[in-house]
Amino acid sequence: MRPSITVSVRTRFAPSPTGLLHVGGARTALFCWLYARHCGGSFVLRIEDTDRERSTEASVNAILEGMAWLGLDYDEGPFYQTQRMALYHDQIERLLSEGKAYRCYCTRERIEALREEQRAKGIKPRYDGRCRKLSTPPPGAPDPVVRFKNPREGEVVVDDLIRGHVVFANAELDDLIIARPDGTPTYNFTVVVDDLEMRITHVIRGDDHINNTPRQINILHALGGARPVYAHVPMILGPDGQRLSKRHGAVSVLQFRDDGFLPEALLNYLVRLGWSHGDQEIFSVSELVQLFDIADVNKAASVFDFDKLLWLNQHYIKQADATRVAAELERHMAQLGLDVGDGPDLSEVVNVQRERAKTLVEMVEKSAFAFRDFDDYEETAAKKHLKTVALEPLRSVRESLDSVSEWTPQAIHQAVLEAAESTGVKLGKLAQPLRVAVTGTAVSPSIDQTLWLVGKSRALARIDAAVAHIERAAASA
RNA sequence: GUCCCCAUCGUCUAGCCUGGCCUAGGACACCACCCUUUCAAGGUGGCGACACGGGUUCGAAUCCCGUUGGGGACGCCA
Repeated sequence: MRPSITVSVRTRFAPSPTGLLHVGGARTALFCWLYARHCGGSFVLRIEDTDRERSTEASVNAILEGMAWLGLDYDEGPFYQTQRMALYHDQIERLLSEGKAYRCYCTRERIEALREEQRAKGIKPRYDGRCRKLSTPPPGAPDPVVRFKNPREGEVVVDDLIRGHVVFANAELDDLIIARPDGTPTYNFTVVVDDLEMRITHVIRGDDHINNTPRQINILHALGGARPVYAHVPMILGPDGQRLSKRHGAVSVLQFRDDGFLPEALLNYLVRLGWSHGDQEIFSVSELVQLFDIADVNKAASVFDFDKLLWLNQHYIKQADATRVAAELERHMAQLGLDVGDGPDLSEVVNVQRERAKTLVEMVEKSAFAFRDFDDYEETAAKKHLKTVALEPLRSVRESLDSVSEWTPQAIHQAVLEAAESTGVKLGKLAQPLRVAVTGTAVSPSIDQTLWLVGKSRALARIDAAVAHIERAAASA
């Protein structure tokens, strides 16, 4: 008996470094990564930077940083296509010498005019193959491009893991350019050479590439390679049903980080866009690795729902380890100009605020009162709560708070309760003025926790200030 | 225009392959109520969809055809 050879799965993510890592690309990368991990295979990262005009190092870094933040680690790469030029040249020469590709001397002007004409006639713009049978270059011709000799008849059948059975007529295709006049190869060619050379078994990529697939398969055959399995992932759209772009707001993965999202929340959100496992909404990464299968991905495009992402983010903020969230919080503290050393321990802030914030940025904003004094009371809050009736309760609570020796939420709670009792007001009548006094606003965590975060000396000083504020207002009235 | 693809609540989706268990389930959002020292969080309930039209069938969200709508591709970009 022959031992069965198990070919291990190899997937790749192949972004072009012409911009940021946006959520669409990130989801594609996630699917590639998950599938490789699920199958115990390898995940390869390849940077498609053959367009030197538009590729930038900054984009490469943004992609790498984005993937690192999401935890999408790769087993091989990053490989840069610009460093593999010799490989492409060899293959182009080979196709040329085997008569599977040819030099084309048509000018851009002619091609453009041709396209124009075809469009006017209502047919698909395609190269007409004029140089296909040329044996010698026409006199005075410009440097030629190299075109692939695409089959004119027959069809290409793709059994896509997501789309199913898709058929393309070769007659719909044309002889695409695989090398520019300067010899540099183009996308459709480098992809095929690389996927072949890197022994990629599963090409998982965006839906916008489905029409490139038959061309690539034809090139692949010409090169004598074996086909990988294809899976075309549907697009992510904006709320208006149009392809997601900057004008829809945050689309860059790193922007989400800066806006206070946890990577696990983005990951969880992204994976549920087009994929599901029954009614389950919350998935840990290890669960995903176990459950994910590319064949379970939907065919239809989906709309990015920011609200659901917010919900997931809060879910993860609520259940994450406080010290870990605290560490993440630091960067946002700095961003808002708050001094971490000038207030309570950040993990205490997390514990108090995690049910009140959908993002880390929001959490920091809502906790600013614990790190620095505010300039003014919020007008409506002061008008409503800092009135003469509050004077007595505030003085009373100041006194009982002053006598608290151990500044804990429990002790503070007791002190506030006592003050309310001794002045004969309901807790609400005391808590709200106190809240405004201490935070400047009518909204904050429970009053004992709020006071606790503020700290004793600051709290007392702020109550004094509020009392003075009320007295001043009464005197001028 | 040509080719390719898609179509279940506002949104993400389950169900579709292998018709009956679907008077279509879950989640986000929204609304109401409960809890409550504010805001949240939590709890309970509500609103809300098989794009349309034809078939096939005893029976269709599920299979077939068409229509409509949407997306993608048609680069010396990737």
